[in-house]
Amino acid sequence: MPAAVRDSGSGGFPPFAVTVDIAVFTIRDDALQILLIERGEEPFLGAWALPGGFVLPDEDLDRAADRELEEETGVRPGSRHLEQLASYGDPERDPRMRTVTVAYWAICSDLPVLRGGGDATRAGLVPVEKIERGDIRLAFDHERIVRDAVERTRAKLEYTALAARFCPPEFTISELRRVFETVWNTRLDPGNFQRNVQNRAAFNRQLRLSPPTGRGRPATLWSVTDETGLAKPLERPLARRRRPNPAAGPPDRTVPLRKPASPPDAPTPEDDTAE
Amino acid sequence: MPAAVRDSGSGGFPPFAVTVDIAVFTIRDDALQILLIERGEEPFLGAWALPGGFVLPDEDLDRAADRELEEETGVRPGSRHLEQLASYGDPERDPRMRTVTVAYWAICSDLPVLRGGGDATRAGLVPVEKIERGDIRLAFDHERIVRDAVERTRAKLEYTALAARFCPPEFTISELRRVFETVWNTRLDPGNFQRNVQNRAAFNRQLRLSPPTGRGRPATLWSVTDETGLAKPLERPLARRRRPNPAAGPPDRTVPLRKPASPPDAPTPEDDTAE
DNA sequence: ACATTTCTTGTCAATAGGACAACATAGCAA
DNA sequence: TTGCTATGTTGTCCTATTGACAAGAAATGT
Repeated sequence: MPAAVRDSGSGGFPPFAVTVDIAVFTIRDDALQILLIERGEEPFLGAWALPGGFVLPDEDLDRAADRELEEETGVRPGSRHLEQLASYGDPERDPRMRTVTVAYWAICSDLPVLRGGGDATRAGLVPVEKIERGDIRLAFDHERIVRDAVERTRAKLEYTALAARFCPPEFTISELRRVFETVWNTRLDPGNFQRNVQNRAAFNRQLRLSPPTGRGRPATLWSVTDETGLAKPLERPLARRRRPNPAAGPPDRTVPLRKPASPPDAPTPEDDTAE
Repeated sequence: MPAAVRDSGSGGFPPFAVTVDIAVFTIRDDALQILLIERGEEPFLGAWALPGGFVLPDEDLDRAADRELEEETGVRPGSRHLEQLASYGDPERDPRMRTVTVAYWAICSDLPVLRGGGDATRAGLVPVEKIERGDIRLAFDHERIVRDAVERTRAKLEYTALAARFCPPEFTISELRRVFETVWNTRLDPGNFQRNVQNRAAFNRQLRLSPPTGRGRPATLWSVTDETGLAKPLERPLARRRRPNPAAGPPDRTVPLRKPASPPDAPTPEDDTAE
């Protein structure tokens, strides 16, 4: 029976709609945030959803994700990381038709202007913590996708240099450490982290110093050694503590990082927008 | 423009055929081998391809992969590992129509009877080394999928207990070590590997001893602690050498492992079948 | 009995990582 | 100017892990 289906030739196959959905992460206000779009139509009218859309008839999957990310965020391809996550094809995932979505995830160091898709949809950044707590209801199976994407992001920080993608091209070790602390929701020893970064060939010490932040000693600027090999495995992973960390827990920040002011053109969805 | 496409409602989306393709790995004759199907029709008539087929209209992706694997191999779900790998959707990947395939990869400890899809197709095991060398030409973009699946398999051995999926439910540490050596194509120190397995909570020492193999001291049997958590990350990875191993290189085996005789019902494709 | 093979344990040095101290260098306040 | 505080940076100590390798244990074959 399935052999007959498989061999039915160019006609007679079950038609699917294929979409890409992208989980775009950034760090803002000392929190890991994800870009969401407010839906302007049924189903899930008014609910928040991942940016995405149909794959065009002559388009590769990667190119479709690239295009959607460009449309939604306008970030230049050089300053971000985008890779495939997984595909989701539950028959009930879209009540309108049979769809399969190829989910992608991305890291952006900064989201310039959050414009919607051009129509009435709004875009905004949401702390992933709200989604993990269930405070925000997402359309379709997007909560599942977001959870998988967050897990993938946390895992990839361990064995790649992708954490640097959350930072500007030149960054201090403290900024990089705060990326790990924010994404992993933990505390890292500054001295040990310093030693770790210095010992990885993936990171390069620069000569310049960071602009003074107003407090404390200025820091040396660092950059990644191989801009194109950020996603390749490190020679040795940066261990995430699995055993309970005595000094763990969410780091409390009293001082904002660089670029402290959020641009006013980035509306942030509040709790009342969901539900 | 794309917003209009995205919002076109239940009609008017570009129709895709969605398939699943599965890279099934096993170890036979001290080599990592993959299950392939000989195509019985155009395109790529006579070429080897991954087993797979269309996703049915009311079928989840995982279920489709499950069904195809069951049809092609007949292995019971308890003694294998199956998980999604990635999706491939190059517009030119199938000359007949626009397809997206959701690739899966699987580990089977033993493939009982290799039956084809029911029609004239044949099935067989091929050493992945032949594919990596380019000795065997695969249909569609299946060579790329196989390479990605092999890389995923090698990586997952590092930080999960999935290597045990290549073994029977109870195995000796030497058998497990030979799995690593075969998949990674390297040599591991028996003493150090022994210590590593003993120190991981994922593995359990059994009381019985292995049946004597004819040579050497009998070995203690081991099993996995959590049968369902094989794919979960180990508390500490089993490091694969990235630096050049002085004693590395393909291990030369003079003595076959357990179950040395291949069943005669498993035809093995030779070099002349390709090209 | 002895060699051979394989399993298993032990030893030693090198390295990596966590806890933590100490020093360096900035702004700021008295 | 002189602290004081905050942060960056280096160093120290201890422990755990790992690689290289030796040695013992338990089987078979000559």
